[in-house]
Amino acid sequence: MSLTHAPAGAVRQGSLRELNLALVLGRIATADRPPSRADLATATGLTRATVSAVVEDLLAGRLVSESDPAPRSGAGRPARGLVLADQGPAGLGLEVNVDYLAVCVVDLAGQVRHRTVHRADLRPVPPADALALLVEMAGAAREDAAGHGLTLVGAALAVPGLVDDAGLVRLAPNLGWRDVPVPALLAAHPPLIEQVPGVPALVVDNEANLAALGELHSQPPGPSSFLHISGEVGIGAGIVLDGALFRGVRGWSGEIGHLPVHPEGRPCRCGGQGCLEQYAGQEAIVAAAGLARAELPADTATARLAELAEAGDADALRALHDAGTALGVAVASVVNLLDLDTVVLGGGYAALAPWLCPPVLAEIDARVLTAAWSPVTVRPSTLGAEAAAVGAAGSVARRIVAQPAGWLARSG
Amino acid sequence: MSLTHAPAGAVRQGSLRELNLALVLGRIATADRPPSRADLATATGLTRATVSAVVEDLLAGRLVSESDPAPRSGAGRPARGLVLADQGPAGLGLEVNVDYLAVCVVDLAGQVRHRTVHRADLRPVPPADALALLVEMAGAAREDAAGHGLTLVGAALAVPGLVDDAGLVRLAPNLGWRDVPVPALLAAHPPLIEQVPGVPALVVDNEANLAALGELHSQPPGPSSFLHISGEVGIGAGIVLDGALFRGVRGWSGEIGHLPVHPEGRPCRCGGQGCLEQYAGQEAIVAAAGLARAELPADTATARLAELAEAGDADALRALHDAGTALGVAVASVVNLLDLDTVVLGGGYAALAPWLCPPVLAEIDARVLTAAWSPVTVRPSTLGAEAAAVGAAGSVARRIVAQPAGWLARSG
DNA sequence: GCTATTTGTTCAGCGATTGAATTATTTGCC
DNA sequence: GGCAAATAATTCAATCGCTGAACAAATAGC
Repeated sequence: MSLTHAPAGAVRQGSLRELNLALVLGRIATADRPPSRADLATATGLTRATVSAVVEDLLAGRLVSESDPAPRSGAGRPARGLVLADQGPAGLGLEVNVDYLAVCVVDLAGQVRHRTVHRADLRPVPPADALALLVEMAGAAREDAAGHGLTLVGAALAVPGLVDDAGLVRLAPNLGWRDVPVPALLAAHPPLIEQVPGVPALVVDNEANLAALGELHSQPPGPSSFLHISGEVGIGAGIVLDGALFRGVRGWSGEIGHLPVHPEGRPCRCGGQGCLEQYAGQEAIVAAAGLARAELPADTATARLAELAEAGDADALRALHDAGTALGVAVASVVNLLDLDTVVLGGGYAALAPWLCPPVLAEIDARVLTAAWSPVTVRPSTLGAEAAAVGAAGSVARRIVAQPAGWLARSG
Repeated sequence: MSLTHAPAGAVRQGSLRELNLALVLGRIATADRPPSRADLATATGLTRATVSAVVEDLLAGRLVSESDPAPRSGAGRPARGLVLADQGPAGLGLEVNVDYLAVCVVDLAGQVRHRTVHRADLRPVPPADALALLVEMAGAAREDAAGHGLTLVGAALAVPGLVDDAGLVRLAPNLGWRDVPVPALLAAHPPLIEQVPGVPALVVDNEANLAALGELHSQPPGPSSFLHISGEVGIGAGIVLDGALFRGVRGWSGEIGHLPVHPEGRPCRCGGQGCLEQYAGQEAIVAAAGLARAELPADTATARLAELAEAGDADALRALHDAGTALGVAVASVVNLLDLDTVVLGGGYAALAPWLCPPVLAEIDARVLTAAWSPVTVRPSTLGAEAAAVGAAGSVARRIVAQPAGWLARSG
C-alpha cells in the first residue's frame, strides 16, 4: 500500500533509462499543451538526442502518440506534439459504499472512459455477495474498455473503512464489515486484469484516500498539498503532501471524524467524547435540522438538506452553520499542524459547500496563527459522487505513468 | 528550505554515480557495524566492482575511512570495515532562544564535536547584537573544529518562531522578534563556512523543526515517522514523516500550540480560543501549580516543577496532570490524523515526561480509533537541552551524507 | 602445507547519454 | 519562385559508469 516514487534502492545501469522514461512521460502527462521533443529536452534538461530515443521507446510501447502539430508561430520545421495514448493501459476503479457499488475505467490521460453505478443498500448484503456483484460489473467494464483498445493493468477498490497492508478490511462501521479478507474473496473469481510488473493487481484502500487521489489528478491540476474531506455518515480525510498521499505508519491516517472538537462533549461510538463526527456527520446534521432519519434514504439526505437550505429553512441553515463551525475547529487544527493552504470538501459535503464554507473559513481565520500571511482556500470537490472509484482507477493509471518501464517490458 | 532527497530532475550520465555515492555512503552511515565492501554490495544490490569504485571515490574525498577489521568468524580474507570519517566536513549549529545562545559542531557520524552555551536573557537584546554574539561564539567553534581536522560546510540557525523561505524571521513572540532579516544581518560578518555545492551556507528554521531532526538522527536510530513536541513557553511540534521533516506549504507546520483543545475556552494571544498553549504551556503549568511567575527565571521553571512533583506536591501534580490531559487531546488529534506511532516529548517537556506521559496515553487510548490495533509510544527526547542546536548542526552534516557529490567535486 | 572460503581488484564488454554534425521542413524576404 | 534563416528531429562516434567473470589476496581449519 505504500507508494514510493523515488528510486531509493540501487541505481543500476538500466535504471537510468527507466528513470528517464518516467521523467519524460510524466512531463508529457502534466504539460498543458502537447509538447514537442525539443520542448521536453529543455524542460527536463536532457539532450534532444536522449529525448528522441526515449520518446521512440514510448511510441513503440503505445504509451504516447503524436498529435496534430502544436500551433506555433514563427519559422522553422514544425514540431510534432506528443500526447498520452488514448489506447493501451488503463486502470480499473471499484467502490463499495453504503448505498451503491461503482465501477469505472480511467485511461492514462486521466479520462473516465467507462462508468457504472449500481444503487442499492449494501448493509444487509454479505461482503462476498457484494464483491461478486462488483466483479460482474467489472467484467462488463472490461469488455467495454477492450472495445476502446484499453487493457486493464490493475485494480483499486475503495471501501469506507480501515484497511491494512494486506488488503484486509479491518473495520467498515457504516457498512457493517469487520475483518473481511477482500483479496482472498476476489481471488475466487477469474482475473480481469493483465499483470504488469510494478503494478499491483489489486489495491484496497480507504475511500477518503482514493477520493483525495482523484482530486489530486483531476483536471485542471490543483495544488500538490491539500486536505480532502469526505463527509458521509462518517468523516474521513485524505492528506496529500507534495503530490503524494500520506497514509501514515499503518495506512490509517485521515481519521478526522474522530478529532475531538468538544473534549467533554457527546460520547462517540469510537469510545471517545466530542468527536467531530458527532457534530458534523451526516446523521448529526440531519438530526439537528429536525429531519427524521428513518424517512430519508441515506443517499438523499444531503440533497434534501441542500434543498431546504436553498429554500431558506431556518432549522437547516442553523444545523449547517453549527456543523460548519465544528468542521472549522477540526480543520483549523489540521492547518495549524500541517500548514496546508487548500481544503477540499468532498463526498456529501460537496453539495453542502455553499453553507459549510463560511463558518469553516471563519474558524480558520480566528484560530490559525498564520492565516494573516497565508490565506486558506476552502472549496468543494470537482469530482462527482463516485469520486473514490474515479480516484481508484486513476491511481492505477497513474502508476503506469510513474513507472512505464514495467509496461514496456511486457509489450516488447 | 525544502529538502528533496529524491532526484526528480533529469537523470544524466553522471547522476548515476552521484546517486550511488549517496546510496553507499548512506548505508555506511546507518549501519550498526562498520560494513565491508562486500556487505555493501549485498545490501545495496550493486556489484562488488561498482562498490569498490564508489568506495575509492569516498576514501579519496576523505568522507569515509577504513577501520580496524570487523570481527568476523570463519575463513576467508578478512574484511576491511568502512566508517564515516571523523575528519572532513562538519555542520555548524546555531540557536537563539529566550534564555540562552548555543553553538555546536557535529561531524558526519552525528557526533557533537564542539558545544558552547551562553546563558542570558535575550529578550532585551536587539537581534543584531544577539546574532553578533552568536557569530563570535561560532568563530571560536570554527577554530576548535579546525584543530580536529573539521571543515564547516554550512550552518543552520534555530529560532523559536515562524521563518519564511528566505530566512526572514516573521515572528518570534517569546523572543520579541518581528520581521528580522537574519541572512542580511549575518552577511555583515566575515563568513565562517566553506561553500560546498549542494549545501546552503545558512538555513534558518524553527527550533521545533530542527529539534525533531536532531531526534531523527540521534543514536540509536528510532522510527522514521514521529511527532516531536517542544514544550517551552510556546509549544511547537516537528513532524517527521518517512524520514523527512514535513514543513508544510510555507514552512509553518507544527503549530500544535494553537490546536483548540477547549474551543470555547480561554482566549489566546493568537486570537483564537482554548488553544493548547493556554493549558499546557510553561506559563499555564506554572500558574496552575501556584508558583508566581516573577520569582522564577524561565530556565528554572521546569526544573522547579519537576522537583515539586518529585516531592509529591499536590498542586504541582494536579497541574501536570491537567496539562498532560490537554496535551493528550491535541496529540490524539494528531495521531488520528496522521497515524503516527511515536510521540517524543522534547524541550521543557522532557524533564516533565514522567508526569505528562500517563495522562497523554490515557487520552490517546480513549480517543484514537486505531489505538486498539496499534499502540502509540510516548517518550521523552534523548537529546539534552540544546536539542535544536544539535539538530541544526546535524541537518547540515546530514546533507553531505545525502549528497556527497558536491563535497567530492570540491576537494578533487 | 594444502584446501576451502571470503574479500577485493582488474578488465573487457556493453548500455545509455552526450555533443556535434546532419537532415528535414517551414516562414519570411527579395 | 528562389534563397536565407530558423527550428525540429535524427545520426554517429566518443565517453562514462555499471556488469560479470576471472584473478589475486589473505585467513581458518585440517
